[in-house]
Amino acid sequence: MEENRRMTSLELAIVGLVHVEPTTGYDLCKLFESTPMGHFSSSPGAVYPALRRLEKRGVLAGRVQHASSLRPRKVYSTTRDGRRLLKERLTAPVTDDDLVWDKEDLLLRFSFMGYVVGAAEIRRFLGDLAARADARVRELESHLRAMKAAGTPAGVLPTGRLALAYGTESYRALARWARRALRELNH
Amino acid sequence: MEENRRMTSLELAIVGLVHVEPTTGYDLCKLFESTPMGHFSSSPGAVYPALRRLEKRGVLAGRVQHASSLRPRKVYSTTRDGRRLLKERLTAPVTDDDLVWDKEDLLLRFSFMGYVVGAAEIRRFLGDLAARADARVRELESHLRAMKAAGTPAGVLPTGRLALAYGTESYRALARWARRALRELNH
DNA sequence: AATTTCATGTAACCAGTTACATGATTCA
DNA sequence: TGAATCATGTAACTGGTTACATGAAATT
Repeated sequence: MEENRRMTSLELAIVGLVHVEPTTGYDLCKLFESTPMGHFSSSPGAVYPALRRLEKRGVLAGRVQHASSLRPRKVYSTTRDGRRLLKERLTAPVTDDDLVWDKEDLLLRFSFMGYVVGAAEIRRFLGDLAARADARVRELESHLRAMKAAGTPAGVLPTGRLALAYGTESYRALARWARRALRELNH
Repeated sequence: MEENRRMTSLELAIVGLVHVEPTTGYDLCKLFESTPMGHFSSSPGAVYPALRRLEKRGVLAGRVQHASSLRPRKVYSTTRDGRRLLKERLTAPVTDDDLVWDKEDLLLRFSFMGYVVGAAEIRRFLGDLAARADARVRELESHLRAMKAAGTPAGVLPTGRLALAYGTESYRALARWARRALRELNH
């Protein structure tokens, strides 16, 4: 009965944002629906329960402001454990599984790194990411070749192959971006 | 109490694959774990219940082969209703929401189009997609400008901004791919 | 006076994940 | 003979979605 469940993307987004600046559930919701960060979430129905979970696990601590007032706000901030957990999560190695199943999670991790880890760590992350993306491109290219060799039945347009070509392109774009980001961080 | 729940991505993937060629749950599972199509799914625990749902809704029909044998296979194929539903789903307009929240779903739809709809429909889809991707690029660029203007606190590396730049790039890549695919379909 | 915004939540539902169960058949 | 593969499933858990509830404060 270990309490080491991996944070969901939504939880990571929340912890990251709260770490950058202590916030309330309401403000998180607003932020999610008004910025591209909203990619990871939605609506009170997900955010408030997540905040509670994180508080219960000791990752966040909420303190009520204006308790006496009729409209109290609960401002969350990260605990020491929470900050440790966040750092751990951000510096976890880039795995192929992440790249294939959780690309967005990788980008989310990266987006918080500036506030949490040093430049060396960030460069390592980008380098790994680029290398793995290259490998993924090669993998998909071999699938593509197999598909081309197999051909499509007469009268069927090759949209399946083109969709796969998009996948390949998207990893190429990821690798390109990672290298450009590396250069930019090196000035 | 209408029975018009939108198919999930997994259900769409299954219906599409079964439409291309009648298949069993087991073969779908194998296919999902051995090809990039596996991006949409996983494991028996999701596939078999999905097959049952789709059969109950009249989208697929399963017939048992080797019923007398000790190892029967249940081969699913699409019903007429299923094929209509599939076509409807594939030709639904490309919305901004799809682009932002369900890019993979769009690509999945596209990948089956070759077997289901005509060239004109496919071209329209790609044209719409490219146009909307362009719009999304402009939108994210304006967020990027805002972020650059706001700047990052001293000592904080601009990973947030770089992550957003990746988002922008990925939509640019999508638009580029859509136009290239269009050209290719036009010979 | 009416509407919108602030602010926090709950409850039902639903689909995917993980892990397990079953047992025949083929292969080493 | 023992392991891997064929083939189909179930059950518990979990987290997100949708929709609703509440009510004060600010805006129009």
